[in-house]
Amino acid sequence: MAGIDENVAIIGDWVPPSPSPRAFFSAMLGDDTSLKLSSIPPVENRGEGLFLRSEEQRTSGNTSDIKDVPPRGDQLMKPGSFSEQKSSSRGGLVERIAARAGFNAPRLNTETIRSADHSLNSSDVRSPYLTIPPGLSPTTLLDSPVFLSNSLVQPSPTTGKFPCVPFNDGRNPTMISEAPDKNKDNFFEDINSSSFAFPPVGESGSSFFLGASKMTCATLPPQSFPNIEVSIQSQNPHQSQSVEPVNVHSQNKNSLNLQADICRSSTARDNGSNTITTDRRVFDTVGVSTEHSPPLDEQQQDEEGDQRGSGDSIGTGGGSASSEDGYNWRKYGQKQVKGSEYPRSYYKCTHPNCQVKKKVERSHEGHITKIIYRTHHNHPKPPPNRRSALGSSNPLDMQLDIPEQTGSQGGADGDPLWGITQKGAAADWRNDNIEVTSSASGGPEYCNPSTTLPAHNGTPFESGDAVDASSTFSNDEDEDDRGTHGSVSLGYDGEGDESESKRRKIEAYATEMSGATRAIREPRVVVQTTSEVDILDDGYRWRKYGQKVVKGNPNPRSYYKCTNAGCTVRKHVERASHDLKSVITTYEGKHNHDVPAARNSSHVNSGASSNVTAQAAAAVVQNHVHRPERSQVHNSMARFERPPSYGSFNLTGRQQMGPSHGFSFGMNQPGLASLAMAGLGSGQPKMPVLPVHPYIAQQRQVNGMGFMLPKGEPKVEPISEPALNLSNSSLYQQLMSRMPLGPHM
DNA sequence: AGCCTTTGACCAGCG
DNA sequence: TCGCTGGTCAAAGGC
Repeated sequence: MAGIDENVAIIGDWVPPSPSPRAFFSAMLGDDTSLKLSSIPPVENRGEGLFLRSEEQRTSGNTSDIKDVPPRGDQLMKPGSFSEQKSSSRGGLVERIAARAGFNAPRLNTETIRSADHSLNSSDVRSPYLTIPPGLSPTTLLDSPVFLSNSLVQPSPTTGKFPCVPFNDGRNPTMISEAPDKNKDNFFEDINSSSFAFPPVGESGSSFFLGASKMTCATLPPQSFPNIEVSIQSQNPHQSQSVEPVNVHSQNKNSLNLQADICRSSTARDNGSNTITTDRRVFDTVGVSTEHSPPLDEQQQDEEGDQRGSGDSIGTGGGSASSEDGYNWRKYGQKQVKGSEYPRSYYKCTHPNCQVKKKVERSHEGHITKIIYRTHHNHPKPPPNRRSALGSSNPLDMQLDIPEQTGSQGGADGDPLWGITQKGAAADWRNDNIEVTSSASGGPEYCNPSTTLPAHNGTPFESGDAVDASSTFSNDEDEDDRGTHGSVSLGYDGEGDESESKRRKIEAYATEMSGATRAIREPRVVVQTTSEVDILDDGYRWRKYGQKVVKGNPNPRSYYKCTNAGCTVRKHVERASHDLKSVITTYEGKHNHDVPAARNSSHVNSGASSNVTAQAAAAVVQNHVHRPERSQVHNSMARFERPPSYGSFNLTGRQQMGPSHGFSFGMNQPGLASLAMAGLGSGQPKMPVLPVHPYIAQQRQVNGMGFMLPKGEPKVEPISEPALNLSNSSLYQQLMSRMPLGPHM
């Protein structure tokens, strides 16, 4: 806001302070030249030479052609770095973008672009960001004089600041092409000469993505690049593409591995009649921050979604636009952040195992001014027919949707905050394995699925495999914990061998393809307790996402989701209609983590509570059911609903140590799901009997623990294990180990 | 029925 | 310790 150039996106909160764009380019182009860029003519010269070199030049990796580029700048600007491919069919790209997308003059935010000094190699060098309007691919931006002007200092005509060009409302197709400057004409001639076909706005994001995804870095040898985080920024939801953060993954701090980008750079898919073969320059995001640019397709689709969405109608309200990038997002907050002109909305990917978040800033008119992604999706886009999945209908999308490498997430995840642990992020990106994975997601995922992605180790990395690979990284926390990525396995599925991986892949797709069947897929456990308090604090962290009065019960039902990353467990809690003191909690989902550590002292007893409640649950289970033969149960997987007279875990508790001591049912074990699947249901007389540790019995008498079984409550049948040091998880493990397990439990 | 958005409040990090 | 700030939570209502 104040004191901030309008042309510069404010992402300082995400990015460490860094040299201005001017400084950045100055360093890249040479100090003497940087200043010249402030004027159009120099822009042309530089832009032409640096950004608009012929494809041959770019692809050749030969930078000798770059004119007036000082050695240092040359190094930084080696082909692919900011080169631009010009294809024969690329004519009027910018115009087309403007025409089709109707976006306003894109703004390139280079707030944090820093010098390309060799010091960049230093591990602690912080990477600058390039904030690119969602409506433009880096290529476009780079090709665009706007980019030059904006990033290099000049007010942009597209931003309404260019003195020679009337500000365009964002819908004028000629907005950019009308740049009066002769140099620009030349500039666009170059652009026009290139082959780039933009699909109609209505086309799938993949198409768009393709166009934007092709980068020229393919032929670039590993080299040092300035770390640049390219995020998105657009002023108009109509902008068609999304962010195309180009990520040049560095092998290490001293070099960048561009192999991952090869795919991107070479990405050129034939999407029906729409073949986009534009090149894209690669920016390095290594070490910039933990927030990795979203996959190209995602980003592009995001933009496209916005565009396709409702345009201005999107407005600031609603998050529809946010969900139109092909992924489903849940808005969980909005904030007016300092230094930002517009409110910032926070979104989370609604996919169970996906930790992707994004921050979107929209103008009051609904124009997206900035989009910043965190990590990558570790799952394919949901089918377009899904509720909010407005992603491309292009079948290629699914192909392209190679799950984003989540390994990179680890970097981000290492820190709960956005883009804080840049070191971790950098490490992730530098990691060889991650490199490959990242390629599959952060970069190569943009590639044609059929494209073989060169792994860093030289092993061809097939996109198809990328899915598996990514699936192995689905658990962010695991990633975080591991700190590495090559061998991260799913936290909930044990070993990640190939078959397993494929299986998960299939499941993932099945999940995606049948969201409506989740209720069927996921087991359900109904727990009823007679307590003064709801079953909220069961040791796990829940986020209430809704409340509803359902039929048959005047009492509202609250819906909760486990907040643990990757955990799909949900529950809803409601008072029993017949007994206001009875709280019915229905758990649903698969439980893949332990009870989180207490957040604060007030939660110190959470674990105990969980223990107690879990134990109670176990006790209840035992009390209300008898143990069926394992095989028996195994074959009778069925939805577990609260039976009218039995089958529910009926506990009579008493208010104990505060609100958190109602009835808790730890769900940290996958096996718990089996509890629900164990043929328990209103129509099923049998329930599994859980052997309960003696400790549970003790709990009956431990009022202090906040749990007390009512008189006549379940008898506890001691289990063989004598160990008493049960943690909530251990207890569950015991319980679950004795529960009939489904194939995946 | 389930999930979403809205929006004020809360929390934690930081200076 | 306090205030600021960004990020998240969560109640309520809408789709």
